[in-house]
Amino acid sequence: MERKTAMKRESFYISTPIYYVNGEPHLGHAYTSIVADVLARYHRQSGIPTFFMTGTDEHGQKVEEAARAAGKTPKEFTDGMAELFKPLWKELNISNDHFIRTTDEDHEAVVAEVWKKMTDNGDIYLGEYEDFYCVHDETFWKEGQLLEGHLCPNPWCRRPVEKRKEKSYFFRLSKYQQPLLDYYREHPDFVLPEYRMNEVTSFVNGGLQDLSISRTSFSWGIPVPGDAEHVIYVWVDALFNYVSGIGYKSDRSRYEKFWPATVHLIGKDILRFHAIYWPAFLMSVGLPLPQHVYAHGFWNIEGQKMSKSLGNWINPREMVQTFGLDAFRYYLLREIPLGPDGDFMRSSLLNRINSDLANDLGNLLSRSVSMGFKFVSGVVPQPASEPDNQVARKALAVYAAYRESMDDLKTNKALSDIWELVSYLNRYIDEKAPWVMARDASKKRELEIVMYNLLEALRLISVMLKPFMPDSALKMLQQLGYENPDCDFDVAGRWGVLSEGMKLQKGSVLFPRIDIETVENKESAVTENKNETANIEKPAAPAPLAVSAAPAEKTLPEGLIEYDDFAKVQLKVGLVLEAEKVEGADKLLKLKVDTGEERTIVAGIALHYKPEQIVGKNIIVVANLKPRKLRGIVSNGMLLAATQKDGKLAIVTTDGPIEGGSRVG
RNA sequence: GGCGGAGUAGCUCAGUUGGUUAGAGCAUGCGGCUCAUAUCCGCAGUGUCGGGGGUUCAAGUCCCUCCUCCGCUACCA
Repeated sequence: MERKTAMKRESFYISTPIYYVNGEPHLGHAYTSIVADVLARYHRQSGIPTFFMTGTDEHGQKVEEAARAAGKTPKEFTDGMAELFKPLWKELNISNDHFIRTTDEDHEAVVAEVWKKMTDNGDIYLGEYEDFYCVHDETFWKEGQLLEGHLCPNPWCRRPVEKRKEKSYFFRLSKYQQPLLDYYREHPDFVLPEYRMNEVTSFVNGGLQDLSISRTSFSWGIPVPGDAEHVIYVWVDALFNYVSGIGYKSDRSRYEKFWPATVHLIGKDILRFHAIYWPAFLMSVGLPLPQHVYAHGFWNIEGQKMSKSLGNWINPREMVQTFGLDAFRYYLLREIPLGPDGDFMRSSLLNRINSDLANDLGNLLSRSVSMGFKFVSGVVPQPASEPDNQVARKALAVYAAYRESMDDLKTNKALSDIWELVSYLNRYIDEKAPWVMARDASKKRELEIVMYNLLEALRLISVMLKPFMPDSALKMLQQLGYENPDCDFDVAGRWGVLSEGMKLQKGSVLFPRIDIETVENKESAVTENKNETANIEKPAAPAPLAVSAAPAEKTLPEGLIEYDDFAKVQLKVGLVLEAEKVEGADKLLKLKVDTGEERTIVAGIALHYKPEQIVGKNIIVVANLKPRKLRGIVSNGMLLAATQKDGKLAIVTTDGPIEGGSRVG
């Protein structure tokens, strides 16, 4: 973000996405909320009116189904789920000013109202959405996806489907293609980081189609005004939380103060909704657009994607119990910049805690306070008469860098700025060797000044750390003798705030060093607790323990796979019965193939084979590949072909005739 | 296939508009201090800055090409 932008901020409104309540909160949710919290706390400390909102997204078919499965009404179900998120945010010290639920009455009223506005502006029209329903699979398919004879394209089903023409309301998204592109050009920092802006622009450049924004297949949602058959598409519903939640209808003065939002913090997976649909909706309703949409990355776990099936789920609550809240918050913000993906590694977490927090910062505080008691009677000594000294200059330079980093939302840079001062102070102590001065009465005054510099610099560090580690920062300030500290930057962002005579306090170790044994003991304690605390509400799969210390037992040389992996691929011989060019596509042939059963395959070989050249040939088909729609036609499998360096292509076939459907492998 | 990004010390990365012996943190080795959470400080390194070619007095930094990885996207499957 440009420095200029940052300087202009008169208010700061930051949002997280509202989290969909079909699952338990995990590391990803916690990360977004913690980042938003840090930024919100920072801006409050800067004296800027701040509003920080998070909440839950509670409508939609999945919730309706999950509720039914749990034997509850949707409302009962979502009430329970919302109560799962709120206490976690408390535990993580999330300082949101409001928690919105899309089932809130005034939210629903806002959505109905904006729907009407979009209708009045001619941006919503009733159209038809032709669907084919497979009763067995309970799935809707589009015409182009079906197999010949209107059969379900699921290879394990292939039953006849029913035609279901559904009426649906559409939003004229196509109309906003150019306005969006214009807006992006005028506001190149609308989407952050920059490379995400490029992605969005190129997507919109590729053309936008009108968006189906109502459903009749389920009822758990906000009804379309004037047409109770339909409920409003969840994303229309969900996105407007950002204005309803600050009082678009219920609290106009708050709304006026904070809208447009400063930044919507989101995960990269929902960028399209926030960077394309959302601004188009707002343009249609005639509301100003948010200043920034910031898409952050995902956390991998020990190099692998986080997934339930891998069992590497990270439960934030367990992290907090094992390592402490502030250490956890610190790690998430320090380890990676806000934007790219990160890797959550146990070893790097322990490393950060032991090196940065325990050895560098914790020990610095500890040795400083201890010297305070030994050498200057446990009170803040008199500062130097001339405040211009190297420590003050260094501290203020770091402070300035920190402010700039934070204003630019570079949280990890801000933390490394702070640590520059931390290690500077450790060096300062070594150079000055206060324990030597203490033996020499003539050095008394010099010793006092060194001690003052140390304590005051530590105070400034605490103030800078407060958005990241609110509890630890306060503990630090307490030990430094600063009772009832004022941390607002206009008061605290200066040199010389600690005053002579303030009484230091001995405190407990701020960040204990962690050794592996301790961690393992704690972890087993957490596991035992879990039986008591878990399953308050929902049928969640038992969450696996923290991060597994032991990676896979055996690792294969790079690039090799197990036989089992290969065996998943089902190869069959296919006899090509018919072939024709796909209309409107240069490279695609549509093949009808006998692989024991008849199936349609779309292959990108039209530049190399004419339809008649391939009919009657045996091909090798990957038979259990997930069906995929190409140019409106569902392809059930893929044929094998070899490509030469220069692009020449030849299909793989059998040596002599063999029955279609024969297994290959 | 198209567009974009990345490939720098064992690991994670920083390197602004091309300009002195290429940096930080962690890990490793040696030395020092004792106020401190066996913590801290100092020193030592190792790098053909992905490969090749080019522009320039001068390139990690610009241009071309190739390789590998990642993101988005598509008439890849």
